[in-house]
Amino acid sequence: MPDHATTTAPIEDPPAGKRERTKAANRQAILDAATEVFGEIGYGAATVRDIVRGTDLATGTFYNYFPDKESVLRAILEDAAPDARARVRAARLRGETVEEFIANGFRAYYEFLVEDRRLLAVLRRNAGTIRSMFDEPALGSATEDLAADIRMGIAAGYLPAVDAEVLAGAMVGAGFEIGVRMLDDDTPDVDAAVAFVSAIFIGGLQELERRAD
Amino acid sequence: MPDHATTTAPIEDPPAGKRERTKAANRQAILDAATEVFGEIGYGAATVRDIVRGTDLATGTFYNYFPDKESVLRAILEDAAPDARARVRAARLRGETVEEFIANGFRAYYEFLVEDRRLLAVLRRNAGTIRSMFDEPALGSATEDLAADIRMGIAAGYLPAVDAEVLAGAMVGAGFEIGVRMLDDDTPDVDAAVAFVSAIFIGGLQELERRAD
DNA sequence: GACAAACCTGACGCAGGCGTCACGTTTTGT
DNA sequence: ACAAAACGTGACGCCTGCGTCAGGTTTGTC
Repeated sequence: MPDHATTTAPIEDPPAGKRERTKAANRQAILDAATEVFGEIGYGAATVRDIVRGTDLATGTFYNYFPDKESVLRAILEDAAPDARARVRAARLRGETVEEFIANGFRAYYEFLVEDRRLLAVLRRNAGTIRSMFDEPALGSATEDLAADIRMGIAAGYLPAVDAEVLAGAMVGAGFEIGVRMLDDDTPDVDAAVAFVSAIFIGGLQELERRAD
Repeated sequence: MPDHATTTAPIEDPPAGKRERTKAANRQAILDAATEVFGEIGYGAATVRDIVRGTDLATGTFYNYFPDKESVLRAILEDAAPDARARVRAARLRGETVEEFIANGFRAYYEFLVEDRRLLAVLRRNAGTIRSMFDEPALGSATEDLAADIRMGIAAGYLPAVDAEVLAGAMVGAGFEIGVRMLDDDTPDVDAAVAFVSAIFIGGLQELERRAD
């Protein structure tokens, strides 16, 4: 036990009291187990006990962190959403043409999904539940953000005057399905997926514009 | 009680014995109640008792018709699928151009959804569960049928040589989201929805073709 | 009209989830 | 080193769902 100096600063990895670290670890353990369970058997069929069994905690401890399983799902999504939203939104706005706007957005979206497949499993399995729970589509309000950006594009004259909600829905719907298929491969090709879905919507928008005349 | 003839044929609506009629009615009552419950609270959270409570039958009777709730969901989908598949498939093959192929398919799809909104609610709420349960996407194998038709189109030279699975996934994904939004309106405009989604994919395919060079 | 088969019924035993709480243990501040 | 606060633990009472089955009721048959 080398006590080589009386420096008051301990040499621990996380610079915090043990209490705080344990709390963070327990919370994360619950979220991890819940992510697994929700992705595997679905939110509706999952029980608080199923989640607890995926940790080494006791039943009672769960309730020190969350009041019920719904708040766990909320926490999972709220933990992930800000980062995902920011990344996708920033990528879109970085585009200077319609092509870039679309391709950048999908690329950021797919890169995010590749990084967190367990979250994708939750979204894939529970999209309907999440939609009805939050009264909005999965993953925060990805669709609403996209709709807002589309409205901006229309106002600026870059995009034809389509129904932004519907176009956003179509893009998220198609994008998600393509993303799922991409990730079913063991070597996901983000570039190919981006190219494909971008071509669809770039061509689709041109066609809509043509027909608007 | 006019007994105006001794014709052996009874003048009943369904030409069958009472036993058979009751059986059919009970089965249908269970399927109706289950459709309601699955659409409302989701398959995972639903219990056999929730379903039974939606009928005027006793618990035990349920088990005379179905062994468990999974088989009820299967029955709901299997009751609807053949009709839906046939209609969509027939509509598509009736098309003589790519435009018609796409538009006809979506129109048949949307008309079907308009006719049975309760089924749409089930699909919308439980798409993820259904996918993982049948190991295929919702509603029979709508996506696989579409993929097969796309492959035919590619072989015949009408369509560019894209990945049929991925294109089918995108069409179903986008089409479903657009359909959901259309049906959220109280006066669903099938024509508008068909025009929109058709324009997207017709333009998208042209763009894919262009890029294939 | 009467018997048998088919069917419906709901109470039953079992299993498991829910949220709580009294107790023991660990951490913190002094 | 000690006391107090904070937290972890798991058994407990309650409730609800599961699938069954013995008994009652309805339907078909002769």
